[in-house]
Amino acid sequence: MIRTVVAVAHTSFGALSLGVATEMFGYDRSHLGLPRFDFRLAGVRTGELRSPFGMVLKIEHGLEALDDADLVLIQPWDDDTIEPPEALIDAVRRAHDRGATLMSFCSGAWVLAAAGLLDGKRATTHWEWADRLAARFPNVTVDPGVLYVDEGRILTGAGGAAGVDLCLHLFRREWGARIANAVARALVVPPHRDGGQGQFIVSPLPEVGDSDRLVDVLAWMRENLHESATVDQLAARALMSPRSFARHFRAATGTTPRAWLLAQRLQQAEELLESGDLPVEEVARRVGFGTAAALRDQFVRRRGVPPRDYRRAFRSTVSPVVLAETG
DNA sequence: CAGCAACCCCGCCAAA
DNA sequence: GTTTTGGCGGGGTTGC
Repeated sequence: MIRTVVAVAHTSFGALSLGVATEMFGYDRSHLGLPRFDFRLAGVRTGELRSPFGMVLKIEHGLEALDDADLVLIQPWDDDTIEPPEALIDAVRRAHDRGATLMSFCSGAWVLAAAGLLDGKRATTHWEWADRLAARFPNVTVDPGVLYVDEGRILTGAGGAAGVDLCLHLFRREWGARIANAVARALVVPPHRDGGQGQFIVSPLPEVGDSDRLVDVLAWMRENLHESATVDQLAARALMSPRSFARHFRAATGTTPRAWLLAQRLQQAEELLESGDLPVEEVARRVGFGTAAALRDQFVRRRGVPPRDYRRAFRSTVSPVVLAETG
């Protein structure tokens, strides 16, 4: 149960990460089905923090605020030549021992690592920090090529806008795909970027011009998930050789045709499971799995639970308002 | 749940 | 010289 959320800023603050935190947990989005969070901003000490651009942040809560937090948002750490203060490390460890969930943005992973909470775990951080983090904390498996890593009660996000993806992932995990999608729609961002998607996406939106062919095929794929088109067929549809299609596809989406299709299928399956009473067999058929077993297999692998459990967990919590697709 | 056939994907390389 | 293309090999994954 996540109700009390505390963001921890350090010796400076980044407007983007802090903005993501306030946007996601500060505003009342109970009309979308989220709980109303008790959101607070804490610091190592109270008082003023300055960003490099003249913004001034007034910190009203000290680290004691972490002691009743269900979710702690670790803001980026500023300087890898400075060790996080003992008081901060203690507070973070206490929160973890108490059962709170900890989430780091960008270089905030440094604080979690310094507290020893990432030992033996996978984690990510901003790609510019990945080498330093891995060198300083050899017990941490640093993966700079993903948007976020979910280790249960500890989640680490990559840099910059990946904080958005991390939060949407948490919403999806805790409250289901429909609510996460509704929040994404409210923020006018794409509903779901898979955690494993690389940070180095050359061009998120394919450039116009000669890749129109690819754009058309992507649209077709999205609308025809139930068609089990092979890469060869898709390439033919795009008027390219399979090899070139694969390359253009990766440049445009950051992933491969099969992985992309699978992610889309699972996402759509989630929505059908949450919002309808269709038998799992029928859900599988509609989103392009030949058999329910195939859907179940992938569902367990990527989401950790079988479709039936997923449906049981999320269907009852959804408020039926809100989600008119015209939104 | 294992096994298998089909398919995918990426590095490599030569050609355009 | 640089960039793009497309065919190939074969290790990996998926579907049934």
